[in-house]
Formats: sequence, structure tokens, C-alpha cells
Amino acid sequence: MRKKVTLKQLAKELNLSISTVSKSLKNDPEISQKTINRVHELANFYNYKPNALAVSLKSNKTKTIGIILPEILNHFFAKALFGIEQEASKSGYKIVTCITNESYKKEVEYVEMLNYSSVDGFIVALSQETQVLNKFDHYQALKRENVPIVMFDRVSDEIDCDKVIVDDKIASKNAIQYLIDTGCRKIAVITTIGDLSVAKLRLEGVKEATDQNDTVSLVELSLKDSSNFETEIEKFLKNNDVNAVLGLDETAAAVTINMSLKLGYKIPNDISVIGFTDGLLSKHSYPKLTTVSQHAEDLGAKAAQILVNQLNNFTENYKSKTEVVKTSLIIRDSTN
Amino acid sequence: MRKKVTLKQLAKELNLSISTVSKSLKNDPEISQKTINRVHELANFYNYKPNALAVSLKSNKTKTIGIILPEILNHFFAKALFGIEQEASKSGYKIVTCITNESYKKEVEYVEMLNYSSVDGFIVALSQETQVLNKFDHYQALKRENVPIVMFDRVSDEIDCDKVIVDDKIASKNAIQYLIDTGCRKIAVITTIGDLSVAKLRLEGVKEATDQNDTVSLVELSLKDSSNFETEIEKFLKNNDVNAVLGLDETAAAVTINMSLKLGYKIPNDISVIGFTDGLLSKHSYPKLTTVSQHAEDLGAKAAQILVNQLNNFTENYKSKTEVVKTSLIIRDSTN
DNA sequence: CTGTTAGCGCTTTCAC
DNA sequence: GTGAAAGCGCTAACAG
Repeated sequence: MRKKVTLKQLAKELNLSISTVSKSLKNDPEISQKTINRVHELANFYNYKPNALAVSLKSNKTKTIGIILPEILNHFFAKALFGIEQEASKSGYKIVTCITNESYKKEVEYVEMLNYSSVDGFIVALSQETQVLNKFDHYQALKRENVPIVMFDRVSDEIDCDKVIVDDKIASKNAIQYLIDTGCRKIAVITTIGDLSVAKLRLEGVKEATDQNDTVSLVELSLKDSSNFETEIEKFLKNNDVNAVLGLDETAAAVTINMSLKLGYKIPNDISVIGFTDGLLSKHSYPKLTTVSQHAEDLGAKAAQILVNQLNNFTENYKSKTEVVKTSLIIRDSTN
Repeated sequence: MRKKVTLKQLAKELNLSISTVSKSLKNDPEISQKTINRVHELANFYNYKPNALAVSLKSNKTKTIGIILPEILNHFFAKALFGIEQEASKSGYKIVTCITNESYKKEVEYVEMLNYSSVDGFIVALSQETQVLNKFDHYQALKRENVPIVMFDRVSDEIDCDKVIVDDKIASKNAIQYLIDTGCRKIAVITTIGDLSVAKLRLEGVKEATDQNDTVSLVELSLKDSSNFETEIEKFLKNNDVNAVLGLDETAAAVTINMSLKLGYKIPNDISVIGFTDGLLSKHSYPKLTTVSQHAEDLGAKAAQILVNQLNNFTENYKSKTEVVKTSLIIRDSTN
């Protein structure tokens, strides 16, 4: 078993002191060029790398970012994680990923654990339960210790930190407007995530669009986790003769498509469907689903960028901002 | 800015030595109950938690597992990651996730970085490029340092370590057999991942099944990353009058379904489709896709379990094993 | 029972 | 130019 080389061993072998070796490796001008060369040579030979743990203990920096996600099987968060990882690794940061499964308790545990593992900062998307309970002591604790936090997508006004969100309200307003413009008059809004902040914003956008237009009628269906989405949506579609559906989340949109097909409706001739989604569903579904793309990767990358920036230019009195990433309505032609 | 409390500060405030405080916190029987109580009280008051970095530096254990994944947008790996995270966190391990984007160079960099960050062990799925180049020095280096590695799904015979794989060969054999049993005689095999070890195994299974049955004819389509999958598959389906397709990966299967529908084929009446996939595609597609489920979560969980086990019972001479997780053919009735 | 000491691997100040 | 020494926060062997 070959162990990792330490400064001590290099020093011994070179008949130098540890501090001289350390300085040489940093090309400190104090040290003679000759010594520097000798040290580098041996260090290369042994493929010396400083022990990150020791460096961290000394510097109080770990070059590690803690990531708190509610889920990972949801493609939106997988994409966001990808964006985060790409951006973080560019700046030499590692990411420690924790998945709360939408549980408040797990979220608290993870935040504490990562904090005691001395991550340099956090990127967080709140769990559903946390948003419902509205309890954020675990983040306030971080703030007190001046640990930078960047929240994305699932955020809360009660925490003063940088945030990266999507323009949900405008996006859903635009989506509805698009449906209206293409001639839809009876529009349904279906969601399986009514509890979340994002769903509320999206609904506001819907209201704004329809309020300006009294020839349009609106029906809503909000499904709980416990219900059978397929059955409920099928029933809903049968009972409400709508000519368009806006799915506020990917599941709602996908199930709507499938149930429409099952009922023999032609898309988009009989019924138009738009979904909030970044998933494969929409990419590979047939007929193609028109979607509000949330640019999850950008969202994640942006969050990482902001955090890394903060970590690199630490300032005592920092004023936090909220960055809004624009969505886009991706219209996919189903005849293609 | 409130900083974290250290043993030193507790000791000072209690007029005790650091070591007495340290022992008290561990309820060392050497220490008087009274002292123990005093210490615990103050520690609770300050919400003391040992500095993980210092503990790691001392113990040479970080309670951290390095995860090397080729991608994360692929649902299979997202599920595997989920399984890993769940299992690891059960045992108090954190995971540091790195995504190679199928690049050999990035893989090497990440492995080295994580190793110098002193992760306790690795869970790896090889990148495509690494499998093609067949270069594994970065893992041999770990082996020399006795760092445990568990590989899953994308593995190599050239590295002696624990492996968790899926019974790809048997699975595809069974899938083909199922198609034959349900009356298919002209069967196509389509893949977009021809380079990977798993694809090769799956193809072997196909051959075994068809070799035993000379009334069955087989056509193959292997697509490169560069080609336009949709166009190619559509053309292929038009030119080959097959009555069944086995997609060796999710993309192949999904695109096949879509193109079949586009061409007006009824599934499964005109054409049967089975796909190797664990994705949402199959879950939400309509008509339902019959799939070979690779139990990605189980795969990840198993890998984590094996690694944690090794980490907890370190033995100098360990004989590595390969664990095979069974797939299952999930037959989804499209009329339902 | 409690305290002293050394050491994990590194950085950095201050002497020589 | 080089080295000794202190210290990051913790553990553990050893003394008292």
C-alpha cells in the first residue's frame, strides 16, 4: 500500500525543512532557484499533491459547494444539477449533493451536516414541505455564520440571499396568450404541484391573461399527490369540453396528452396542450408537446456562477439580488 | 458574524483542558459524571459540533464517497445517483458527484481531484471514451493506494474491483424470446450506443435467442451520435418491413415509437416495441412501451451498499466480486 | 479523574 | 536563503 507523499517526506529526502519545501512549491522568490528546481523535481517524481484536508483546515475553505435538491428524478432538477456541476467545476469547486425527497426534516439535517463539513456555500431549491411549513431557521443559522446561500426555482422571500428564478408569471401569461391567439376559448389549467411557490406564480399569470379577455373561460384542476392523476385527468377532460390545456408541471402536461389520445382527441386540432417542463417527455413525446422551457441548465449554471462569484470576492456587507432567467415558449409542430 | 464553537473555547469557559472536554463529549467513563454533564450542557447551549475537517485530518476518513458518472441527463444515471445518495446517506456518507460528459480527460481529472480531496471510496460508471480508449491508469493508481472502488453498469474487466451490473445478455435474450413467443418473425435491433460494453452484451443476448430459432430473421441498425436519429429510424422502418423492434437504449426505443406512429403503424398490432430503458419516456409514453427495466435505483443502491460495507470493514486482502442485478421485462398493456 | 503532550499536513511569521 | 515554531481543531497515549 503506497501512501500519499507529504511535505515532511519530501523535506527529509531533500535535507531541507518543511517550510522551505512548502515555499519552493509556491515558487517563493525568497528561495534560491536551485532549491526550487530540486524540490519541484522530486515533487513531480512522487506526484506530490497537497493534502486538501490540511489545506482546508488551515485556510477554512474547502472549495466545496453544498447542493440541496428536493428531487433528482424530476428532469428539471437533474438538468439544474448538471448546470451547477459544469459551472462549479470550471472554477475548481466540487459539489456535494443532497436530496431531501421533499422532506423538511431531511433538509434541516442535510443543511446542518454540510455546514459542519465546512462547505464554502450552498445552492438550494427548497423542499415542498419546507415551503408549506414556512420554516427557515436552518438557513438563518447559516446566514448568522455568513455562509453564502443561493436559492433557485423553489425560493422564499423570508430568506435574504441571492436567488435565481424563472419568470413564471410572465411565462404562463404568454402561454395563455398564445393559446388565445391561436383561437382557444375554453382553457383548462391543470397542476399536480399546487402547493409550490412556482405554481402560484404561474396561476397568477394565467389569471392576468384571462382577465384581460372576457370571451375566454377558464377551468382549473388541482391534483393532490395522493390522487390517481390519469383517472382524474381523463374524467376532467371528458366532463369539460375544453379546447386547450396548460399543464403547470410536467406530469400534468404529459398525462393530459396521453389521456387526450386515449379519448381519441387529435392534438392540436381538437385540443391544444402546453406544458411547463424541461423534460424528456416533451422532447420525445408524440405528438410533440409545446412547452414553456425553464432553461433548467441555465438556472443551475447561473446559481453556481453567482455563488462562486460571492465566494471569490467575499464582502462583509453584501446586498442580495434576485436574478430572473427568461423562459421561452417552444412551439413544436406536431405535424412534423 | 458568529463563528463555530471549538473545543478550545468550551474548555476555556469551563476551566477544563481540551482533552477533558473531548473525552466528556464521548462520555468516556474516565471522566466524572458531573464534569460530563457540565460539558454536555455548555456544548448543547452553543450547539457544538466537531469540525469535520479536523476529525478527517486526524482519522484519515472523510465519510465522503466520490461518484463518477458519464452523464446525469440520462434518466438511468439520475436514478442510479438517487439510489446511491439514499443508501449512502443512511450510513452517514456524503457524496461528491462529478460528471464526465463521456470524456476520458475529465474522468481522469475528476478521479485525481477527488482522490486528493481524500474521499473514502469511489463509485464509478465509466465514460464512453474511457471504454473506447481502454485506459485505466487512474484507477490503478487508486488501487495502489488501496482506495476502494465499486463500478456499476459501465465496467471493465481490466480493473479488479467490485462491480454491480445488470444481466444485459440474459435480459435481451428474454426480450427477444418474448417477441418470438408473441408471434414476431422479423425483428429489428436498433441502438445508438454501439460502442458501450452494455450494448455489446445486449447484442450477444439477441444473437443467442435468434440463433436457436431459424424461422426468425434479424435486422440491425446501429446509429452514431452524429446522425439524425429520427430520419434514420424512419427510413429504416419504411425500408424494412419488421414486426418488432428491440431498442437497445432509451433513445432508440423512444424514437422508434414516435416514428412508427408517424408512419401510421399501430402498436403493438402492426409493430411491437421493447426498449432498454428506465426512463420517464416509457412510463409516460402512449402507447405504453414494454421495457426491460434495469432497476437503476437498485443498481446504485447496491453499489453504495457494497462500498460502505468495504469502508466499514476494511480488510487488507479483499477478493472482489461482481454482483448481478436482475432486470425485469415490464410488459405494459397499451390498451389500458 | 484531569491535564500535558504530540501529531495529523499544511501555511506563515519571524529568526538566523 | 533557510529553518524553527506556532497554530488550524481534533484525538489519544501517557502522566500525574
